[in-house]
Amino acid sequence: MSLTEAKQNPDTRERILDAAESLFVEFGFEATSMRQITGRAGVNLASINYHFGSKEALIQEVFRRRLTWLNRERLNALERFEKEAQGAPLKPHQIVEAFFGVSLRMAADTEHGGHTFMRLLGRTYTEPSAFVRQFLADEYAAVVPRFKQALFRSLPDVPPEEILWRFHFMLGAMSYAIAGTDALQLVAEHELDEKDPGALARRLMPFLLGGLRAPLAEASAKPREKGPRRAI
Amino acid sequence: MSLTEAKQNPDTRERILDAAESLFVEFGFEATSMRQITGRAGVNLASINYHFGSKEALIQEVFRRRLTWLNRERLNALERFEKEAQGAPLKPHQIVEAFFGVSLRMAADTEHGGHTFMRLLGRTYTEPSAFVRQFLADEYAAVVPRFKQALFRSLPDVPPEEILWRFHFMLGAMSYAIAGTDALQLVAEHELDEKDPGALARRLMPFLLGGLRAPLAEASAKPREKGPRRAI
DNA sequence: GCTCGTTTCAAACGACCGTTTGAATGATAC
DNA sequence: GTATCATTCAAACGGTCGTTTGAAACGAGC
Repeated sequence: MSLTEAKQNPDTRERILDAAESLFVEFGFEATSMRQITGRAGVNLASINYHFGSKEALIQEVFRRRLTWLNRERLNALERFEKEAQGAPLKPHQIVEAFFGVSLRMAADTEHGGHTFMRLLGRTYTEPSAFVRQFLADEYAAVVPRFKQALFRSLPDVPPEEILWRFHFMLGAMSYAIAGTDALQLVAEHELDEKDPGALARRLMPFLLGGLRAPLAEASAKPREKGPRRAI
Repeated sequence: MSLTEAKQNPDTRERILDAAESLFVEFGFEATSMRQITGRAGVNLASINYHFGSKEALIQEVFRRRLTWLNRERLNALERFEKEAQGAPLKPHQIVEAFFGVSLRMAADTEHGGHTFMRLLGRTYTEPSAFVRQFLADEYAAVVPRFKQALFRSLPDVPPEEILWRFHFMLGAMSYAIAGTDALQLVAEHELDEKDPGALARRLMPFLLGGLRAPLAEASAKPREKGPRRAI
């Protein structure tokens, strides 16, 4: 030991996961090599395969370690509202708050990597890789049906199919809002207040609710001019 | 020649572009190898470097060939509305129609690869790779300011900053709606009408407009219960 | 001290990557 | 025919990938 005092190991696993998470956001799964990860983590190349088994397993663990908590938190929030409502249908804004509010609060946490992870998660919804998609589907299996049911009860006059589409649209808007800071630069050169982490939530939630509760399109052709009146 | 009658070459370049486009959607840029591309295109491995120079240049050409047309079409639609309005501010739904309607019509075209391309484009907004992002920024440089100005004029009571955010949200919702058929399966097991290519536009446009024209959040904390009333 | 199970290490493995090369092929003009 | 040009081809290039290996270093129990 003598000279190298840095050799005590806080937790190799955690350091690998943190390094991988940030590199995946930066370069994507495929473009990030195991040598980059171990390099940033300051550990030996072989330790990834030793601790996780393979790169693929590492990717899954990067997600699992945060996603399990995130989804439980979402369910907790929903159940809290449901207990409050005593059997009555929830308000749409409560359901949106339970699902997206939790995500946005995690995305606002820049201290413990929550922001990094949410960027990664948002990008991953469109990830081509089959095993990542399968993994996400499994992780969401317990959450999505609960929120679907809550939305169906909350909006009894909207066809369930329409609700699913709009849930999908909301997911997209949020994912991009978090993941696509790069795409945002495309729209606004430099004028936005990205500093405040809570700003995103304050801006996104009204948008999501406005979209979710928008009037339905006529069944026939595309809506002609003189659409339904709206404030603002 | 004799036996191999298939050797006549319609257009090697186009076949490479088509093969690359579909493979990029399927596996992503990094995970798609040049051997896969030339294999699907039925051409020699070296022909990519011969015709395009490099893999990177091929990726850019895949985008340029469709994106240039798409953005010109968006501008044309906007200018058509502006001519109609004779100097008056456009209606929000006209601006949304000009920008997103064109995209959605392209996405509805499954015959000539428009659908494939729009899936690819949507995914690429969150693409980490630096050169792809730079390329997109250049391609959109002529379009985005025009639509920003139109929106500012159309919604004079909404702070410009807020409009930019909502434009970004709309972009996200559309991109996911097109790119993330996979993510949609996550929400709806099998119940959606994915067959009809026009269905997406009919469902998405009201959502976008609802979000764009949603009431602003209070300036202070997060909106408390009893949010602004809304139909449906 | 020694032993045993866990973790780290440097080095190498075969496979695949994007790219380059130089010869073969095709079409066109003379 | 020959010469000229663009295109295609099979083969190879150096480099990087994820993974494996076997030895070294470590810590805990005795």
